[in-house]
Amino acid sequence: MGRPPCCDKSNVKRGLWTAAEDAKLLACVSKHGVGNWTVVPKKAGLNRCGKSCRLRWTNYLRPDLKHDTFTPEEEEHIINLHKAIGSRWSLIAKQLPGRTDNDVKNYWNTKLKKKLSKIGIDPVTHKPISQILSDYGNITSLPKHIGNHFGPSFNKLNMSTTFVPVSDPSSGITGLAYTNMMMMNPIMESQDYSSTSTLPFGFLSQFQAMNQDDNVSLPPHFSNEVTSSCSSSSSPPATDLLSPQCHASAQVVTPSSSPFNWSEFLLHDPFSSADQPKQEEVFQGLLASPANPTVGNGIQSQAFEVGSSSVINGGPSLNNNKNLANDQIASSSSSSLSSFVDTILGQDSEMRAALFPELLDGCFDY
DNA sequence: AACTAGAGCAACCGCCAGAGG
DNA sequence: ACCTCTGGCGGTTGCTCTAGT
Repeated sequence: MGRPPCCDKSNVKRGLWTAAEDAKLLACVSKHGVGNWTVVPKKAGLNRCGKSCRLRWTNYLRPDLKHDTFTPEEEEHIINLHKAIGSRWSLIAKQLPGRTDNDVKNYWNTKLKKKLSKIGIDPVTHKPISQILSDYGNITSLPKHIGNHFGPSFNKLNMSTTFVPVSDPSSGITGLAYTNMMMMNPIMESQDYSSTSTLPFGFLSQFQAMNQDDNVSLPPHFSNEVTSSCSSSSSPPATDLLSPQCHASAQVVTPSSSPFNWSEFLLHDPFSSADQPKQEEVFQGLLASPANPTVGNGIQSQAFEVGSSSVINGGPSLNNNKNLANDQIASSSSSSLSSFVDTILGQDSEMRAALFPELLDGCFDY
């Protein structure tokens, strides 16, 4: 049979750790090191599960941990990494010396998500909210039968309280703010970078090269899109992601001139399973890429330790890769911006009028 | 001063892949 | 070969603190 269980789970202490327990665990780890956590409680004289000891050590007692607040640089780095790889907290934390995945996760959930929401950026997709609504319109034949077509996930939203017009005095931006986008349809998890700017790891050039090599096809929706004016194939300065200029332009909705069918696009996935070795190759290349100007303060020198399977199989990475390519294409199509923007603004106004007529009196300055 | 709601955070839960017996 | 455990991870819960009324 298998190994014996590490502890009697019904008989171990749970809940907050006391200073005495911390001291015992510290003494034990400093004496024996971190190895087999199942024996740590016994050696330390703790009535705790080994798993609990490991967590306590990893998230709190480790001597290299920082316990102060996150710096603006760290904050920006988290946002960039989340945009690139999604909620892979352990990977993100590895790029932030002294921070744990739990720290980063908590900081994201309590601060950064709200911060992005407040300025009209969807913290899940990093897209402007208006663009998400536009995408929904394309999917669901909005605005004819809004309630019926959003599906069960979207219906969870309390639209009357979730979407509100806001005006951010610090940035001068107005638009729709919302909360709880996590509850929306999972399709939103397919991330789109076409309207935001800061991409770590030098993703863009590599994906551009890949797309040229493989003729990776993208839906016309994306090739028609115009990105924010602060987009760049090289990563902009740290503050750009949240800069007023970025937000103002990010508010520009970018629908295609012809209706785009998300269902068709999702079925036609250039990164289908057959391409997984390619994805792995590319992603590993990206992780090793020295061109990562957004990572400062010595962070970029750290190796990005990532198991290939965990990155490639499922999760947001597939969509990330795909949409990073979209970003590149979109970035290169910024000519005739003004007329396009006019068209966009017209369509966006129509959409809002249909969706939120009560908000028309609010200010929406683009 | 007492109560309430929300924010922040530590810890737990449950799942998964890999490894041990 | 099979079963079970470990270690790691992301998601969630619940406790504590604080600000507002």
